[in-house]
Amino acid sequence: MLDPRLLRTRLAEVAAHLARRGLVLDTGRIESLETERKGLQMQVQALQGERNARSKAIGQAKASGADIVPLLAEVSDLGDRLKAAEARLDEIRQTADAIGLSLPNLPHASVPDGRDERDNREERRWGEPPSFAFQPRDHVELGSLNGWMDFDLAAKLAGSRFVVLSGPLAGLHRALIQFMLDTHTREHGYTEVYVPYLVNADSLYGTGQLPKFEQELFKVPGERDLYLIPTAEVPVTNLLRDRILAAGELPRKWVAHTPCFRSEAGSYGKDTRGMIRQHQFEKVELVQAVRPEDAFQALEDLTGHAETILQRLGLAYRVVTLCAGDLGFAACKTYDLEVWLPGQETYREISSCSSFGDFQARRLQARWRNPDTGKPELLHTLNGSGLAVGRTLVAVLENYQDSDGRVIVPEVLRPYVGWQDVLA
RNA sequence: GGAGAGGUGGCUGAGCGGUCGAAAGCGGCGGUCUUGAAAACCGUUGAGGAGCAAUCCUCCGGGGGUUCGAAUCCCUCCCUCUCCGCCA
Repeated sequence: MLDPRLLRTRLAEVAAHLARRGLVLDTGRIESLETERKGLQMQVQALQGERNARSKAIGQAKASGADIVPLLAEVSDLGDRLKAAEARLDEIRQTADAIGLSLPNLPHASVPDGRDERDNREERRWGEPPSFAFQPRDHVELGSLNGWMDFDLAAKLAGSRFVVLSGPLAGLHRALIQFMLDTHTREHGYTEVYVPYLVNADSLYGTGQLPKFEQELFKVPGERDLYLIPTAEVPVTNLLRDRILAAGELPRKWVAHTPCFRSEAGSYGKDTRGMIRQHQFEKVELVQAVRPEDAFQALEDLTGHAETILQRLGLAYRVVTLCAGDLGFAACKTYDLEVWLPGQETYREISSCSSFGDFQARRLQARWRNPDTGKPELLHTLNGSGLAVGRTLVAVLENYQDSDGRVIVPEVLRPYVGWQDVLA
């Protein structure tokens, strides 16, 4: 959520920033709502004040034994007037809140202009895409050739966009998770957390998935109405909800491995082959909560932590800054890491590292006590994949294949798979 | 699934329908004392909003109701805890 004060006092500026996302703000409507709100609120507060004063007087009169009947007559219609004014104010508030919740975050000044992924800015490349003396297979071929990956079987169990992994590949998948968690906890200072995979609506409002993106979630119907998490970002960031942290507790750095569930409602026909876009996938997620002044550096650090995994695995990748038009709803700045996939002969997203400013913190009421002011102030939150496990598995298969369709195990993973050098 | 208890400020925890944004303790901050620290003592300390300001308004799990007036009474929903049953 944007700072409501910004919307009131610097509406034109906000509109200009949002225009970079390709969003046209109806400033006239917002201004007239605001004018109406202000008038009504002052009216309501005046009536409330009058009610309080008169009620207090009645209490005092009663205590001193005076006759309160005439006093009661004076306030006879006050309640009704107040109730009517409150109802109108409530209506305006709801409309204004709905608009507020629907507005995305403002892009950071360092974010390039642009409409979609074609306008993203490449920052750097790491590693060389491997060259093969043969026609490299994609992960689907490699998986089925070895009998490790079965989409038909998964379709029987659950439908499209699921997979069954078996044997050494299932083991490698697990090894990747372990390797990522170990690296982030031992070397990058993150605390591992295990969290619920089902969350309530409040949590999804907090991180910005609701109310706008309900169609991308799997809802579990029942008396409780829970949702399967689309990313660990939701439960982990919500650890901060309605809390005031002491300055000494910052920065908080959490890492969590969870499955992620996405309906992929808007992507029919996109990436239908293989494991790239699934309804269920594993991800190791990095989440940080920092002081506002540290957020910019924290994004660089967090992105670096994700990059470390790719580097240790020896996978070529590039880093791109998302342009304003491609930015996610809650983010003010995002770096995507894209790994080289020989099967597609292209770089594909494997991690997305974002800074949210105080956008999520405001919805979450996630605060810290600033020792300089003594006041609770909003935190800044960040998160990034470190990494998407399914896509990392794809990358390892395709980059480490030989001409016979065998797969070499990257060295850093060997301790996790019984020291095999070839997957078998 | 059955029975019961409870949700109050950063935390613990009091609170007859009226002067209660709320006792007390802890914690925090400031001070006295001390070479310094601890202890002790004194003072101070909830959050959000409107307004240039004086000041005013809202908030005691959420929502609704009764009342001139609700933390306190009623309804409803949510959550937590304890015991019994079942169970990975």
